[in-house]
Amino acid sequence: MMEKEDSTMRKGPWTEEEDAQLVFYVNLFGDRRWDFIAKVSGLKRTGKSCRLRWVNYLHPGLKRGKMTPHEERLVLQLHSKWGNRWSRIARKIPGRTDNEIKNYWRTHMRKKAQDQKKKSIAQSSSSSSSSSSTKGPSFYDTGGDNKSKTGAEEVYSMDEIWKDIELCEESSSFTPLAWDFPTDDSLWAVDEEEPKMLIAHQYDSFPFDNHMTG
DNA sequence: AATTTTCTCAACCGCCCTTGA
DNA sequence: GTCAAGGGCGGTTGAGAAAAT
Repeated sequence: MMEKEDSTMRKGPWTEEEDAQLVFYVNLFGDRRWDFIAKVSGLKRTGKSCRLRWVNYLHPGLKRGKMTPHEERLVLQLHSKWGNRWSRIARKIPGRTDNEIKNYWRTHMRKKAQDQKKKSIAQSSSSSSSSSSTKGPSFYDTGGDNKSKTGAEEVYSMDEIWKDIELCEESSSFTPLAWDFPTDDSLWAVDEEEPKMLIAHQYDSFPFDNHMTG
């Protein structure tokens, strides 16, 4: 918490040298003691910054490039279960980071919301029974505080998007399950220790409990 | 071809949780 | 039991790239 963040601390994009230096020291000391690594490496970065760089960019298990359709469906499915619990979702998708999934969600769900909005406008213009516009939570968040900034998302409720998605999935033999993935890398290993009671508490009837806990 | 708008994604911020003294 | 430090997470920002006009 009280990291030495004096004026000499660097911010902004990482250089190749910094990356190489960080990789070297993480290989040396492991990817846990970030504050320590930040200090001994000589990088003028905070421990947090080092950790973020490693987790989101330098970790060898990371996949690069576009999400596969399988992964996309997985994100949708898991988000419908867990909401904006990005790190938890990421743990179920090997090689993808919470940041990546978060960004994906923002951009692609915004698009989806806009498409849906267009659809609903087209429909409501023919039959004046508008239903969703101007109410409901932000497209971006199924549960948290609604802090949407852009305009488009303010007019289409997330609930309705999900209804649509569910309809699509029902009609298209949808079977991607996170636990089908091999969890090859420790970073992406399923958090089996995930407190079952907590899940049960948060989601009264969690349908995948058997799978989740072995 | 130039300008404007939109999209993408790396990185930061602030809060909360965990851990250890 | 308390407190401080470190780590983790979700939300947000901003620069550069791509697309549209």
